[in-house]
Amino acid sequence: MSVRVRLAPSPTGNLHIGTARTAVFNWLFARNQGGTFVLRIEDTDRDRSKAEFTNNILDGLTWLGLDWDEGPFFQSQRFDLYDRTVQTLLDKGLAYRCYCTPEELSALRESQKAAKQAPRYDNRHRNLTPQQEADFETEGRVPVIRFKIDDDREITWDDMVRGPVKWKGSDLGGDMVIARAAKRPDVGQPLYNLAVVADDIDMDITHVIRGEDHIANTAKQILLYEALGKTPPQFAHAPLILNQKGAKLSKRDGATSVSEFREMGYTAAALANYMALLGWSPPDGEERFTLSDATAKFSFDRVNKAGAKFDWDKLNWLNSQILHEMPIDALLDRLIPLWQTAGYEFDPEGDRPWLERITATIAPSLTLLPDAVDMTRSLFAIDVEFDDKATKQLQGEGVSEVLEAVAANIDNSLNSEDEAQAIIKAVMKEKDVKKGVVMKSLRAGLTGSLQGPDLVQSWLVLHQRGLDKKRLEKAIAMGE
RNA sequence: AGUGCCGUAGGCAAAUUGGUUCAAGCCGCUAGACUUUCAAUCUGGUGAUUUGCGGGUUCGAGUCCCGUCGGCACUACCA
Repeated sequence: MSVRVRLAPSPTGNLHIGTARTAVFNWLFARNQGGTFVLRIEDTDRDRSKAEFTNNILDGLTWLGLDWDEGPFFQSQRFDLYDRTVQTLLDKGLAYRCYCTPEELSALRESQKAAKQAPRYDNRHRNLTPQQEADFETEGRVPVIRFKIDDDREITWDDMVRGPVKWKGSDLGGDMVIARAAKRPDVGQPLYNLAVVADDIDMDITHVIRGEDHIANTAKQILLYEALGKTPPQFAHAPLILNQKGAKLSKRDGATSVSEFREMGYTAAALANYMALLGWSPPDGEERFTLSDATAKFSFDRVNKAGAKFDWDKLNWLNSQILHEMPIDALLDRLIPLWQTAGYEFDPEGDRPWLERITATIAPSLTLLPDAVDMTRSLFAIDVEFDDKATKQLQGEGVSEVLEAVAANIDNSLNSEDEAQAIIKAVMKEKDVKKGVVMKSLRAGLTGSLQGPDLVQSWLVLHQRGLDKKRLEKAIAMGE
């Protein structure tokens, strides 16, 4: 049977980094096995599910290059299946109606907590007589449906990441609710564990790959498979993503959703690469790769059991590497919208060659895409502002003369690095000054700052817009 | 409270899956080179007194067992 995996996010928030990492593992495994990757949106909780989140999830996956083969399917459109499944369980006597009120249940939990016991349902309504049920109903109580979980059951499976896993029925918290309250004969809205199993069976899922936080659910779900007479799929539980302190990653840790990373200026390639590294290591030790490169090397043998701490430094490094190696053309396409947002004036079409020159100049210095905004500010500006250090430099002795000499040498043919260097050399000779003096003064006069991207390139960029002479004139005035 | 998992340098993490006295590599940090500067890049350095701690099994343990401490996760009419 061919491999079929699924990603089953619930649209109660933006695409979470943890979900995205799960998606990466599912995708890698599916592609490695020549299998099918199914996308299923788990929106059975109608109050919390929102269309905007679904869109965010779909966009995020697409952006990361995690294409799915089937779906997206929506659980909210599949209630018939779940109803039938619940009814089957009821008919088989493996599930029953429980009339406990929420108050009763929370009181039970409170008392257990007070007695320092693990919270669990005590199965008190498992064997109600028809008369008792009728009495509850006349009382106005509306029942949920619970699936029986025997305390002495032992559940085992061979996890692709953790090896053999054993679980006791008694540690599953008692009979579990599989459908929300509803008046009989209705069965109510299905709950997570039931819907998952019904769908995974219906969609012929062969491998369930998800986060470690689902491990207890797996035990429950295996019981459901059994009750429905089906063979459970293979399971793989990936380690959680932790923050620097070792706790589950949360909003306080900077960013938790893929869209936030995207807005911060990370590339999809870097984020995808980094997520694959969170809990998995390639056999050849090569840490930089594209997702498609990794498909051939991926296996759950090399997925770690320990949680993976999120390392911003490494993500940043990965992002800078990808930006440095990106073709100028492609990089420029990403920079244009950022520059436009910043209010820089240029013609994206007509100024293309000029923009490419700017891009090439700053490319080696980028870590995040938006870094390009600050770095190019003085290149786009019509006027130049001199900061304190630049001002001081310009007021230094002989600086004005040097700049005047440079300005005098600038002609319209200045178009290459060699020509610019030639001018610099000529001025050095003419004024008998060191190269450093010329360069430093030129930098101050041209860009208004003492540091920034390559000066000669910057100069050429400014020259193409006819800005160099004007700026030098202003700089010379500063020194007088 | 119970159950489960994890614990290798500041971070990620490798170790033919018990086998030799080098416990990889990457990030970070750091020095130098290059450069007008910052960054990038290149070269070198820094890192575990040894694998949380204490026992045990074994000819031999980071790798197995027991205990202990610590961290995390899960125990919803959320997913």
